[in-house]
Amino acid sequence: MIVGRSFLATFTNKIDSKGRVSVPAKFREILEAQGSRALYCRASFVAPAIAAGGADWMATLTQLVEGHDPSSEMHDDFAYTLLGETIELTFDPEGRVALPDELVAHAKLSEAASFVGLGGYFEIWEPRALEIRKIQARRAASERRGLLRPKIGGAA
Amino acid sequence: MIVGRSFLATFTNKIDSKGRVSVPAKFREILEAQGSRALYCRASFVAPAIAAGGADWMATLTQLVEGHDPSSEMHDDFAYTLLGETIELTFDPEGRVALPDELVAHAKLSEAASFVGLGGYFEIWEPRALEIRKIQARRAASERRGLLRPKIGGAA
DNA sequence: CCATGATTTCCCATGATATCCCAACGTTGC
DNA sequence: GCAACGTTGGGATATCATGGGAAATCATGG
Repeated sequence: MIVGRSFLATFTNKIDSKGRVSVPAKFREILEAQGSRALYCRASFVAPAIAAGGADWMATLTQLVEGHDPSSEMHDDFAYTLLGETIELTFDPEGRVALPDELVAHAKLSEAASFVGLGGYFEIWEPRALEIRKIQARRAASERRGLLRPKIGGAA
Repeated sequence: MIVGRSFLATFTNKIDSKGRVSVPAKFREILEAQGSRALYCRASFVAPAIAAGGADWMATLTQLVEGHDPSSEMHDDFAYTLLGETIELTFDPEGRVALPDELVAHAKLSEAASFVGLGGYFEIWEPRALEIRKIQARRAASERRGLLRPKIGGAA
């Protein structure tokens, strides 16, 4: 369950020649509210995107690891994946972060990056790839609009 | 639950002709925050790797030993293994340590070493061996993606 | 107790990288 | 139009990883 404010909407910013991007101010606000001076990032398992979040999100990752018996195989698998492959990025005074090459490659980023809020975390996409993904998601969601109607006002 | 900052991400550094490696600055920061001027190391039980940590990690090892009745066999077994086979390495002014031959042999290190953060401690691997282990870990974690999906971004 | 060789520790130099700082510009709202 | 804010750009600065020589330390045998 998401407690504080959640990451919403999509923002697109440029990536400069040094590999820096401004994290949207709206997102930075939420991160600061979590008391995290840093941004935690990892390659998405399923999408050509970077999953990112603040201290709260990192805490859930940590809990997933610690929720298993330390001597179990599953604990180690989660640890190598969720801890060993998640990096901590720090902000410059202007609110930018420098994305490491591996993550840039995974998300196929070049000139710009789109930040899409997904509640407790957000993702960083190549803008065009995100557009395509959104169109697909919209269509799929609309086919299931019956699931939304009873709960969401004016749905579908 | 981990209290202070935890070891995250993976860094790969060279081993020079004198057997020295730079411990990643991010990791050294955490060690210093623990007030440990030294690095504690031991051969991993399950992997061809070196397990390492700071004062906090060493404290947990010590507690494992002291948690048993001093007259019990278990106490001695733990003591010989956890205390008797853990060594204390000191940093040179540039933040490097010299890995002893036994540990180098155990982890089959040669030109470079990868430091993978695992929360309260980290491991030192032969870079290629770690890559293989990570791929396996990712696959295993992904098969249990049901555990991840609701919480992590782009999970599984 | 000293001499010796081997090892370790320190110190400095060097690129490469990352970080900071300052400035400019477009938007938005007053 | 002006002020505040967020984004963008680029030069200056600091930090980090790395390599190698010099000095100090240690273990050993005489």
